[in-house]
Amino acid sequence: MSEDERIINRWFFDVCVFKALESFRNGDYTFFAKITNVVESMVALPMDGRGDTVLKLRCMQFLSRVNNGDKLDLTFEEPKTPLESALAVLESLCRELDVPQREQQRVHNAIAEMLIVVCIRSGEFEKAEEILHRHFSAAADTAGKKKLLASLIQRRRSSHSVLQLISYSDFKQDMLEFIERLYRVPEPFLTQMLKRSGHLRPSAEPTTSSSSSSSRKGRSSTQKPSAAAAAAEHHGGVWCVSLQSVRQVYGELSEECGVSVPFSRLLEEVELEAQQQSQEPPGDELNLALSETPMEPVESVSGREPRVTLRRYTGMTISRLVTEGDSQPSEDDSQDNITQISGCSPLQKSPQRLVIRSDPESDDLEVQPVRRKSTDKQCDNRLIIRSDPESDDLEVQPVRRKSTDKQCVNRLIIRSDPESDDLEVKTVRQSSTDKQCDNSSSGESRSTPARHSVPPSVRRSGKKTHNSRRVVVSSDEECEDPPSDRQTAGQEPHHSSVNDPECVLERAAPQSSTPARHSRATRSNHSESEVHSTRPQVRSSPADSRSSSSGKRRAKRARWQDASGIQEDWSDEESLFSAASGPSRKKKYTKKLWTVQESDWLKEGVRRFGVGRWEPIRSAFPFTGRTACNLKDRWRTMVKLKMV
DNA sequence: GTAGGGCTATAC
DNA sequence: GTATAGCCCTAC
Repeated sequence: MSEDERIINRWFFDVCVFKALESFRNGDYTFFAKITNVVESMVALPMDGRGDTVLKLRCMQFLSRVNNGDKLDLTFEEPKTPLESALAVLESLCRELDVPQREQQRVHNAIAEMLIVVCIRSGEFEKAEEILHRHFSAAADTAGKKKLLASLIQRRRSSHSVLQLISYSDFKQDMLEFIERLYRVPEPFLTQMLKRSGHLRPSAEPTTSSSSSSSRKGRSSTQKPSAAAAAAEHHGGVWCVSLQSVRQVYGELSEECGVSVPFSRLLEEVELEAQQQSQEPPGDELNLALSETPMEPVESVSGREPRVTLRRYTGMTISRLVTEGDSQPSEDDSQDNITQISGCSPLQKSPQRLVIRSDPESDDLEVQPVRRKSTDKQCDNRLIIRSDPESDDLEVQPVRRKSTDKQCVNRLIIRSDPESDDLEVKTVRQSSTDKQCDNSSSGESRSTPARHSVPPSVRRSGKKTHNSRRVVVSSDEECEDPPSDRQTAGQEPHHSSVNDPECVLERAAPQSSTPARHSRATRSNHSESEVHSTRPQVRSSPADSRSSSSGKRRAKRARWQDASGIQEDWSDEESLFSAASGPSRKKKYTKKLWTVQESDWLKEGVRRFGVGRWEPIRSAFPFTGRTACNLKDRWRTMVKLKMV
């Protein structure tokens, strides 16, 4: 595997995490959701090892759940609500970090309280009561609050002056402060590099995440560099830096940051790859991309992929991958030569690549982690570093694109403007139609069985009717497309979302760091479907569909036990029955289906550590609720299914 | 911590 | 009833 690739991936990863936290801090939750998608999509990429990578992911998981915690119909981990998932992640954080017991309890109570409030506001009184009893501390300082909430629940009052005083935004910021007290994410290398170059200047004309890239010329540079830069980044502003400056500062910082690869080497490889590309037929690359896509059932299960394909991906060697999507002209890349560094795990459902492209006429560079599916509806997630042909600038663009009549493009651009030599950081979202993204397409589900969904792909749980789920794309940019795609477990999904680098549906249901959203309006009429984002997928939720009250109670109990991590004291007949059953083998358990992303992590982990090294693998990836034994079992299943 | 067999829950 | 993914238990 290319060392350069790992390093570059980590750079982008660090930048994205940093920007995500910054956007959360600034209250730009839409941008946070977008960049969270990008971060999640990068997890499967080979990355230069840094001890805090998993920790950063854990923080992102926590905040992502908190960010969506007021949406009861979203789930990150079936059947938990986002805040229940947040409680689970909180436990993981507390295990991994030395969190004072008192702080743990405070945050736990804050989450539980907010969950109760959200339930009450939504009229979910039963759930609110359950949470109140199970999670709300009986400490003296919260006794009054508990009594009040209990009263509201009892009287079925979803509105009260006290409830209005509770701000979810404040809660989000409180949770962010908690995270930042635990772990202060250091300024990323790329940002340092830009600052040290002396060219990091903020734009005075912040653009919104949905603004067009055409605004690049309209920005001004009157703001103060530091503060303005933060604002600009946050709102999609723009930074600019010249390639020469980056080279200079790269040299300065590479040693300090432990980067052994000279800048010139990157450029040399780009040129070399560009030359090789011109000598190799693009068809080979396309074949590679398709053949290694387990989303295609026949190919994924057959194990007949050309060996060269596996070797190229597993070895993470530099290769030029020219796919349909790449060959399709776009405003960004239609005229560029493209050099791509393969960055996806061999068995990833859809190609994920890091692309470095160079324009012979402009000395441009683009680096694109790209996840793409080769269907007529494509979703791309890209991080691009490019030098503009006309300006010799650098751009960093997380881009999600769907090359259909409904295109969605999200970009984070760091560029240097040829005319101003400024630094720009901006997010751009483009849609060829009014609809930002089409997440559902029934036709695709069959043609592309397993697709990577994106982190923010959301699953909306049908907790009331339990009959159907519509998978929508992103938490903040949900597409309200009709639930045309219906899926049952075992069927392939098909979804794409604006934010999702990729939409993957896995037959097994999954748990996602990004929520899955099910449309309440339609769920009663459709079969369950699920998208998989960085952890998305399709799954049926057995517990939800059960109608017996005892079954529901069992499911609920399991849910709360999962959320709290503790054994609940059940006082009803259920608990008595369970107690009578004896301490032997647990009779009931909740099956937690594996997401595409989790499977990808597992594959990547086995590739890195080898089969049997389940504990190191578990530690190396942000698995939640998975034991080493679970990983072992899952691997056994995957081998059985010839998925590996 | 890991491997392997058996059990359970679920879909069909 | 059968098949099977995922979980549990036990031995090492």
